Amino acid sequence: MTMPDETTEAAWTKLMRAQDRALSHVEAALKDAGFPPLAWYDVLLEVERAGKSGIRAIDLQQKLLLPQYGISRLLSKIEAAGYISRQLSAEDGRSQEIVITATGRQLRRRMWAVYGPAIEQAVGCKLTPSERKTLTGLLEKLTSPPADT
Amino acid sequence: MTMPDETTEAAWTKLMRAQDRALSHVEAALKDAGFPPLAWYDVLLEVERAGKSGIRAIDLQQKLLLPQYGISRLLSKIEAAGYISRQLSAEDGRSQEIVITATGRQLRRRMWAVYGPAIEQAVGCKLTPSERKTLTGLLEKLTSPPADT
DNA sequence: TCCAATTACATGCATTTGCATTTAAATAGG
DNA sequence: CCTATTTAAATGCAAATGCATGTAATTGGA
Repeated sequence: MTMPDETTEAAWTKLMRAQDRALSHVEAALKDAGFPPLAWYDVLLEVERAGKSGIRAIDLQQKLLLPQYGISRLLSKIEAAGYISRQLSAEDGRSQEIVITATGRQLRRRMWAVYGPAIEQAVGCKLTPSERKTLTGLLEKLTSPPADT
Repeated sequence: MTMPDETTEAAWTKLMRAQDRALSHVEAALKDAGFPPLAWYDVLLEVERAGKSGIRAIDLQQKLLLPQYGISRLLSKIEAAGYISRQLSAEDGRSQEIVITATGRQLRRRMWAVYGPAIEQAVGCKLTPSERKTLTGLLEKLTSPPADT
């Protein structure tokens, strides 16, 4: 019920602005290079990491913090584009095992060639290594479970 | 062209996650309380600050970092709801002076009673005052003009 | 003064998102 | 074994968003 003081307001505002700037920069870089949105990269990375056995949609959902229908539709598009394949799970008939294709792996690698430098521009070169560590630590604290009510 | 190191990747990732968490928390708090989205608050605050003389749509656009059509439509909705009024500018026939209404002021105040505590929960109580200042300073650096190309 | 370029804002159309619901499979309880 | 509940995923529909373009007013030359 307490109201935020000025330092809290300032941190909140800067957090919103800084993230917006950084994300816009990265999304624009990908788009300019003719690539799909960042969300595709995130999916491809997780699916690639999952390896041959694949990963279930619901596990992706939790890793990527997207709503269920968001993942469902995102996977449809990426599959239609040929970068992943969905195969029914043998163990659970409701699930699907998502696996990356060869062109999917290739796309992820090519996207990284744009994504990586974009992160470097948006975040890396603005801070010293020790500042980056401090920032990461502070942001980590923010991500801790929310105090309820 | 350089690739980000681990500290940069970590800072990038945490920035995306922390902002998403904090924003989701605040938006949910507003929605739960039956209020319109945060963007309405931002508009009302700026318009209220502009006072009797009002503020032009394009100036709002720059303060809020929204696309031109976004502001245009947002203002239409807020006006339809009776919280602002748009009046043609005397000096420039293309512009409009946007002014807050009495109920608009009231709505902003009532929203703050939810928004404020939500910020406090999402940011304030997770960090000490000195941590908040450090965070704000680091985020400020990130917002500096992007290194081109 | 006249016309081209620019500026402020609105909007049609396609895509995306959010929400609620549906389908189908697995699990739990009797 | 049979039904009720839960879980994984898909989807219809309405609202929001992005993009390109349109309209009208202003500015800036020649």
